Amino acid sequence: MNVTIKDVAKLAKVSPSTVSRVIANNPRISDETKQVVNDAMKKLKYRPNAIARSLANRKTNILGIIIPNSDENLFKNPFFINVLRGISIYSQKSGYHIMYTYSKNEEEEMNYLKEYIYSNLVDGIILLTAVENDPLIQYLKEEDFPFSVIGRPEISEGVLWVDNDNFKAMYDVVNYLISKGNSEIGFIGGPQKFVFSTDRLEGYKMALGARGYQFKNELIVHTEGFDMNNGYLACEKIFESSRPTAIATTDDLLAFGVRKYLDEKELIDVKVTGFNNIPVNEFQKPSITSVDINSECLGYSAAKLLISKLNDKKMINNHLIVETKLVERD
Amino acid sequence: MNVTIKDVAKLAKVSPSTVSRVIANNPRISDETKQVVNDAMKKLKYRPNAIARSLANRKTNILGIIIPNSDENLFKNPFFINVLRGISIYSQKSGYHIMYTYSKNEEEEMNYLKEYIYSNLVDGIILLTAVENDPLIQYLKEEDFPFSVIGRPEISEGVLWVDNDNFKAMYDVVNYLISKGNSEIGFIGGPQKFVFSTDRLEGYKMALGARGYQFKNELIVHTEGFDMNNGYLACEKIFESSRPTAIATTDDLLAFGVRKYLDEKELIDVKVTGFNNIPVNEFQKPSITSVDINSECLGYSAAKLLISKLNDKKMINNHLIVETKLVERD
DNA sequence: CTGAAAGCGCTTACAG
DNA sequence: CTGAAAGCGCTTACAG
Repeated sequence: MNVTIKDVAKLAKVSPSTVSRVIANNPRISDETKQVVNDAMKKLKYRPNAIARSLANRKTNILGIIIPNSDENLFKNPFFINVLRGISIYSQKSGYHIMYTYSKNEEEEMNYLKEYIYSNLVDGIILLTAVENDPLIQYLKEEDFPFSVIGRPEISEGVLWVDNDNFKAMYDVVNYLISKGNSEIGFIGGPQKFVFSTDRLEGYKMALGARGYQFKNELIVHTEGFDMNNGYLACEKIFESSRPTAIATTDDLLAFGVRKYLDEKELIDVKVTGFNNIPVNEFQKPSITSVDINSECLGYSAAKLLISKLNDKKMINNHLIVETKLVERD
Repeated sequence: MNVTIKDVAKLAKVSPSTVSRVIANNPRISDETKQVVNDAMKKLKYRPNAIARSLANRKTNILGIIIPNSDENLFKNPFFINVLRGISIYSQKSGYHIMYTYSKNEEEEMNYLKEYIYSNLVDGIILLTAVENDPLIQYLKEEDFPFSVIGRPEISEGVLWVDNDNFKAMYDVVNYLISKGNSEIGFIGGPQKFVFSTDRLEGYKMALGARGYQFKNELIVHTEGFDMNNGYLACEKIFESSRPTAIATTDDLLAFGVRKYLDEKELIDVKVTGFNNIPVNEFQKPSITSVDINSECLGYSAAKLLISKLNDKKMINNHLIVETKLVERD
């Protein structure tokens, strides 16, 4: 049997209520009794039962993470592990536990969301992506359940979100490529359902426009996913009709695929850029210029926003923008 | 207010006990009442409160994962995300939720372990690595708290564990390298505190021995971590004194570092092998031969063992061996 | 400053 | 086959 608050009360010769108040550090308890109770707790190695507390408090101090439905490949994208780490670091610091759920498809995703909400297991939910017309976001809003999102939602009113400035990040990339003498620049983006895909595409178009170049549809390809093969195929498609001197992609793994294509066809001079700045970029030949999106900070901030809300903290903004950094390489 | 079992009872005109029995699918309840109660639950959109159930049942159906203390780099190793996925898939299938905890150092790691145990939050714990003289394993054994480990523990008696046959896997790698005409083969392993590091080293030595070669200490280096830089430096060290024609590493990221060194020094003919078979291997030049350790299956199996135990299933073995596969490349 | 009592939302042994 | 009651281990409004 585990030791309970009653055992402590007995040993300390006080009531369970008093023990409870000592645990909660209630200021109305005298220092004396605090001492006695604390001693008793130590002696008995007492640890409060989290479940019982949760039931009485009607809050669990648990956050739920919905890992998006997707092919294996998305899940394997290093982005996620970094986000999970960031979430974990802030949450732990604030006394929250984290639960995650991996979904195979959108239906499962929604089911897990509902389970989280209605089982009273979690106090709040963090979504790891925002897609077009996101059904999860809609549902959470309707239910008025606390949540935050990584990725700017289409309709951001009343939702807590954190994101990079994806428009600006891609704008900078393209600007950089132009400054290196490229004007024919291909764009390979992930699935359009992700809001950031569109944002990055806009950045691409605007950067070209600002220098007086018109974007060309045949230089723009959206892939079905984020793995290397997608990048390879997209690149192939572009070169069927065009001869860009540089390709801007929205993901390092896409960039790897592009590189593979370029190497095979010996298109040595074509520059390629990625996004996320995963460590292996540095070890590629040539090494790959990429945008560091600081995924850990995205996770950290998403947890921060959500927990602030749960604790009724005043917030200036309903969102946080995480800085990106263009890491130039070969 | 959320709807509770009482609301359902009222609507169905039965007692809360009966509703509870319907939820638990107790066979003694008549089909009629089952019907009525189920209808009432649907009408009210009733969902049992997981916390209250946990308290009454004295089990939470939550598993806790301790992500090992380590530098960022270990955590970023794709191994972990795959393991997390495997754990998640089996657990969800079996009605378990998953909680994880990220620790910065061994002390924090132990604290989180204790918190998991004593807070009654989780029914069991999964450890993601086994190290020499593992304090977590010892503690869990002493407390007789249910757990499973990924990685064979030094003392495996009475502990549930799952692992690859690391000895055999490395044996096969070295054998393969020998068959390709190499006899001077370097070994770059991760930190020796990991049991698998030692196992793989043994496989290396035995494979050499079986072909009549004596291993040489100057060809063996253990790194401090698993990132590319560690691989680079280890390789440098080996080449200070020797001229191996192949290097067997215990991690793909180490292999990348080795490749970088070899490229810089234009040691073109030296073969390099890795472990884990992460997707980018295929896109390296030359592509990297690696051992697929099936990390997802490791996670899946660890969850399976633990959950079997929690459900008092009879088990034939206290461990599971997950097959590896040597993926030969350039 | 402290205690007795009720309550959080379930489960289950006991009785019928 | 079903219900009333006690219990899981906490918290907290109320009373003193």
